[in-house]
Amino acid sequence: MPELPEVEVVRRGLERWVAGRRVASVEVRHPRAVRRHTAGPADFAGRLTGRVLGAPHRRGKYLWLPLEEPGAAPEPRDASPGRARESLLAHLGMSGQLLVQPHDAPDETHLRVRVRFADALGTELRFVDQRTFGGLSVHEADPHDPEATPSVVAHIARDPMDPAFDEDAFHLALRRRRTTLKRALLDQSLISGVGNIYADEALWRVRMHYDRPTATMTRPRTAELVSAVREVMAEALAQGGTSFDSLYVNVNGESGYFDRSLDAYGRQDEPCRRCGTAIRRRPFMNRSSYYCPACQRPPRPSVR
DNA sequence: ATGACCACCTGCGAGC
DNA sequence: TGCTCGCAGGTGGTCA
Repeated sequence: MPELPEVEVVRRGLERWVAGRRVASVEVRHPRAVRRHTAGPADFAGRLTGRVLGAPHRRGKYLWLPLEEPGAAPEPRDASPGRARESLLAHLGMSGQLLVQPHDAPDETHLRVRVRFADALGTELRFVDQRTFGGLSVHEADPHDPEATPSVVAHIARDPMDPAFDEDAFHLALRRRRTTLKRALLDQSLISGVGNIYADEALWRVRMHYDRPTATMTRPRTAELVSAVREVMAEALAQGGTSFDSLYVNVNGESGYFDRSLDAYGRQDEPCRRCGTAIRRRPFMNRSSYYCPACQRPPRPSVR
């Protein structure tokens, strides 16, 4: 369940149902699901076993849970310098799910990793992923970082819901780049958390064409765009995210219903909710862009 | 250094 | 019925 709102729904589920629990055992049922853990599945399981999962954090579409020492107070403020902290990192890819399931729930077809806990709550954490583009891994983090951000997340920009998101820097990056608006929105090193759905939705809201050169953006237009991204994501989050099918669910297996509120994505040939013109679908980077040809005028060819 | 493409997977619906 | 094709909420590595 890929974009920021869907990942945030999962983060909140983990915070409620998983944080503070001690890992009793880890079963890796498909090594590909743990491929980003370069030391291998056995090392992955070994690093988790006996540790307490801390409060989950998220940046863009990545989420992670700091690993606390057995018996240690969560997030100790006097972490001894030099002693690296570790976090369990998760990315859901295109089809990943993190589910909290009763022990006796039948194994899902694409169950990849199972985490059992040393408590009597009767539930376990499962990573289920049909296409295995997502995965889990354990990484070291800066011992002074209270969020224990894994070092491999460093290249991911702050997301627009993050108070530390720097709109000015984002605008300057757009001006500097020789690319187009939607490519930039999907570039997780410029702004994170935006995927194909919310890029199209935000562009529709501000009536901008996906192929507009980023260098033509003015400060007010960038501000408008970022606001639209924030608004569409906040609305989606309030509805539990977007799901067209059972692949995109929260930790309890429930779907969000923002798909009913989509204005552009997936609405090929349906009338634009603003002007009635048929929404168009165009191939774009091996996927699709949906837009209103009347509201979102293509950039003038002379502009470069 | 920056930008564009393609591979990595599995499953589903449409069309023949 | 069953095949092939196109398509799917993402992200790297690689090439120019």
